[in-house]
Amino acid sequence: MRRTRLFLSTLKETPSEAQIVSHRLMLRAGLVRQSASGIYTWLPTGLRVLQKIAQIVREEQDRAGAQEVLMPTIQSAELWRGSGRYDDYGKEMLRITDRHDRELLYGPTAEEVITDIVASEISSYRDLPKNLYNIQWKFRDEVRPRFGVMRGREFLMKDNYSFDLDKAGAVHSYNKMFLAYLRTYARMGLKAVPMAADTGPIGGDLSHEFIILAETGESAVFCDEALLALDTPGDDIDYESDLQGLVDQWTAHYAATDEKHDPETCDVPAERLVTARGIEVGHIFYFGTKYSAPLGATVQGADGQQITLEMGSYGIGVSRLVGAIIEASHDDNGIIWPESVAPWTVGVINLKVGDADCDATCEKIYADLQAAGVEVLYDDRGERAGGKFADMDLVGIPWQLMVGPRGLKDGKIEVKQRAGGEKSEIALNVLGDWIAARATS
RNA sequence: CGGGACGUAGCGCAGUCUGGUAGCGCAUCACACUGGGGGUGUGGGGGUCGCAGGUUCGAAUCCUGCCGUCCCGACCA
Repeated sequence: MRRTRLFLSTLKETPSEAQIVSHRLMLRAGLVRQSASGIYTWLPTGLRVLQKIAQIVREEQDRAGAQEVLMPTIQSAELWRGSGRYDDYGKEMLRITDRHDRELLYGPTAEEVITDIVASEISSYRDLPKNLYNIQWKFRDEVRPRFGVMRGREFLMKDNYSFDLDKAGAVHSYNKMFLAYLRTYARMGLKAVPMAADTGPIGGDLSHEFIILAETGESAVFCDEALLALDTPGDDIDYESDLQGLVDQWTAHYAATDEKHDPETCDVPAERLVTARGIEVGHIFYFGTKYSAPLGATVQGADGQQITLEMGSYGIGVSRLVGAIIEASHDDNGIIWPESVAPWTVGVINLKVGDADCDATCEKIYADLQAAGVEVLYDDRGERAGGKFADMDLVGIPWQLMVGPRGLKDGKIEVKQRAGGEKSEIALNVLGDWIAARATS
């Protein structure tokens, strides 16, 4: 993408409503603009990041055997009356009336919709298990939206739902998601801590929150340092094998948020107890027949009897992750994206627009990077001497190539890595290798 | 939902107390000079001062109501 064509406006000063660092940087780097309280427009750069995060989530869901669907944002009140939640959910649910006075709602979650679909479409035990997910906008009318996209009212969530014949099957489905979540966060450069959790209004008796560590996180987190040293499952993980041992490795260690942490009863030795701050970015539940029973989600078993399905649900706050990653990875100059979610991998900076050598070299590098499939932002604006560098840093481009007359005289350009800020020179005649390395990584 | 604050150009702010028809920095536009880390100079453009009433010869400024936004607490992907 050429900078001159990109819709991007960065801010030198911080809008006064933004209090936390991720919100400030998202506004300053031109990722989002607020439309109403807790509701945001995603601008091109921010949308690229959001979509990259969604894609990682999608790949790990698919790998773990879940299938993608897309459910509506607007749901019928009738469906929610069926589960008894229409009256229970409270003011967080945005209720809508259409022209025929039918009651609708903007979905805060989708247990009812998916259970209704499964109830009507699946009738044999032979069609189970199933795990369906979607990545869809949700709306929860929070009393007090804040922290930008970290606690918006409208947010993008990956939510999925597993359907099994019995509890053992449901726990296996739960374990798949548990491990898939660890992989998902790790791919975004995040350290995630799974933590036993209350099940809240969704109900059930097995639940974990996934908290990622960030200095500016909302809540304090206490855990055994052994937990942080565990290896994330590799991409060769066999999700059909017995996963319980693997999951137990993670759940065996102590982990608690400040509400639950009690120094009196915590049995972790002081020297191993890690105190950090964290942000909740995922939550998984096993809740049995809480929805399948009232909504009639049953199948016929081998013996001819009807079996009520055992269910679980699993959520990842996709839009929240954008803010969470920034909280976990930034410096005074701006965002430091992990390469896996960066809006562009490489930035090309033309230090002297109008200089024939600089222009031609930049155009060639830009074309070569594109041909190699490397996502590149080419700063071809040529305005102030400093502003363009600053934008690359603010927006968090992982690799920055600086092309100027001084270096070209010696056949060199400068390479800067955003994380750490190391600079080095690279000769033009070996730049092809450098590009090839970016293409394969 | 309880407590607090704010709303003046895209962003950050001054002006409000003490009423006289709007200003500063950044951004933006033009030109020139520049170019190796938030350029320099000169000259421009942009605001029914959140909205609606009221008081007054005159309201950004005083009064009333409404709307919006943020912060602290109780609640959450």
